[in-house]
Amino acid sequence: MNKQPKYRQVADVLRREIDNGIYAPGARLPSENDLQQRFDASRNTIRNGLSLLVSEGLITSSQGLGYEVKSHEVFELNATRFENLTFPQNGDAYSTDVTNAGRRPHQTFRVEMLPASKDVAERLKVPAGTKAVLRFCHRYVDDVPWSTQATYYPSWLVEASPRLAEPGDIEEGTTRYLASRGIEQVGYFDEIAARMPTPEEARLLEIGAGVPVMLWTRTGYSVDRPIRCTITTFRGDLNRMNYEIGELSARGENA
Amino acid sequence: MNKQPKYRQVADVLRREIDNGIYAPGARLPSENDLQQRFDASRNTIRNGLSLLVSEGLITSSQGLGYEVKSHEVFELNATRFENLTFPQNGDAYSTDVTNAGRRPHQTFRVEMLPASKDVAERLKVPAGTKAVLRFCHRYVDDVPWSTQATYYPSWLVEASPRLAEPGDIEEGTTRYLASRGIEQVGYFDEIAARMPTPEEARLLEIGAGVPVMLWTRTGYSVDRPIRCTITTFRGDLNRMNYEIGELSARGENA
DNA sequence: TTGCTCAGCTTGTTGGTACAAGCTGATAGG
DNA sequence: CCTATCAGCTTGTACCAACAAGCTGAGCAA
Repeated sequence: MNKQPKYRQVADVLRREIDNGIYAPGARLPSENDLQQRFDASRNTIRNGLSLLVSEGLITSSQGLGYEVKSHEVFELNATRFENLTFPQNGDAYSTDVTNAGRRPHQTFRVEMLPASKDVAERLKVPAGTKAVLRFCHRYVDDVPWSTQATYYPSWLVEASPRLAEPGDIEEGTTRYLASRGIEQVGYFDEIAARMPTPEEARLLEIGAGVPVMLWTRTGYSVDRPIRCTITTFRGDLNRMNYEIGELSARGENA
Repeated sequence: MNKQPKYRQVADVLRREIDNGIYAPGARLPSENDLQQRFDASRNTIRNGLSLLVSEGLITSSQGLGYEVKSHEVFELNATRFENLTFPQNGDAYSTDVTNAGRRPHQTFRVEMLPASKDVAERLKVPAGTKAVLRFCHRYVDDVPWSTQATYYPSWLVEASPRLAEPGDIEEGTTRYLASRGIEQVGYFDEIAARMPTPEEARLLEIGAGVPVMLWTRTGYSVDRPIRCTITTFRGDLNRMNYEIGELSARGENA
């Protein structure tokens, strides 16, 4: 006898019905009250089952509205083209990609100087606590928060390239600006991790329960040392990262 | 007045105490009963707060034992070196990496033939439902489930390379075997996504609540068409993926 | 010493109640 | 006609109670 707790049975039944399309993406689930009668269970038990599905990222709940099946459209982000080594364009790639997808980009921007955290200092190969310039970007697509991007530059680099520390945008892109100052990025090292959002991240990206974030850390190198460290935080449900390696003429292009 | 619900206050206080090291990784939290008295709240309210932290991936709970602060050691997986185009080694890379990290690798393996799912068929550029060979690998590190890897080969390729469909291991590695049959992988396209595990994935990887999975889809290409599609599923809390792009002689190597 | 049982701790499950808070559509009032 | 209010739906928060199930160590028995 495979006796599962009642709240798990509730979750299993509803999950299967969602998978089978009985409740399509965007559709509303029956109310807790209805489900109580259907499954002959208390409201707490039903809520336990539903909260399981919420934490799986399958449904969302909103007070006064009910439970809704999530629909997932993902945004493809090309990490190798995002910042082409031969044609650096930096932040522009985001606006271009989003516009090409028929969506409306929007971003806020700020610059500050602060001591580098341990993680950042390690990657920039400077002592922990050393001052670094942070250029921070909060990005939206169609007014939905999409990602945050924090780029740190070591102080030795800022002395040689003062515009990095100025609050304004850098028209030609930072990578190109640095190249014009004789500092060329010749390679980068990417790290990708996934975890549940901190409350701070959940707030900035307006993430509900059951949605992980992806952390994309890119450390850029000149010929002799690291010159920047960019940490991008995405909503995991709305983004997918792509890398193109080697010869891919056989792939063609999607739409 | 910033009035937060009591269960959130509980979670916030405990989260801060965990961040500050008052409860170190691996340490046990006070019991629900103790916390009831400390916060003057009912057991359900305490449980709500704790379950928030569980779904954030900060702590785990086990019946009879209590709540424990999670410790996170991550395993670095080098995606560019994992399968070097010039020195293909395929599955061996995993065993080598794990052994080098001083851990003990272990894997189970199976081969089957089945109709390709829509996602796989799209990537292999064959009609959906076409037969494909699946080589499936379930990997452990120190007897802890670590990842599952499913590689699909299109049937036209299997006809030219029959050993792909045989259940046994391919000693020299599949990429090298294919090269010996005149089919060379000259490039690949990687897609990385993160989401909460399905119950099936949670079972295979023994994932508790609050831990996302990373999905790594690698499509390999010969000069004129896709030759394979590998879908790897990781525990998000134990793995980090790395890409090395361009010239990185300045990076050196960690330890 | 060794091995077993069990009391007493822990969290897990399920039931109940009550009120707060958010949303929507009907309806009364201008 | 337009607008404001409110009844009646939804989920959110908070409490209580009881028993099930898993783990550990004390202490008894061989």
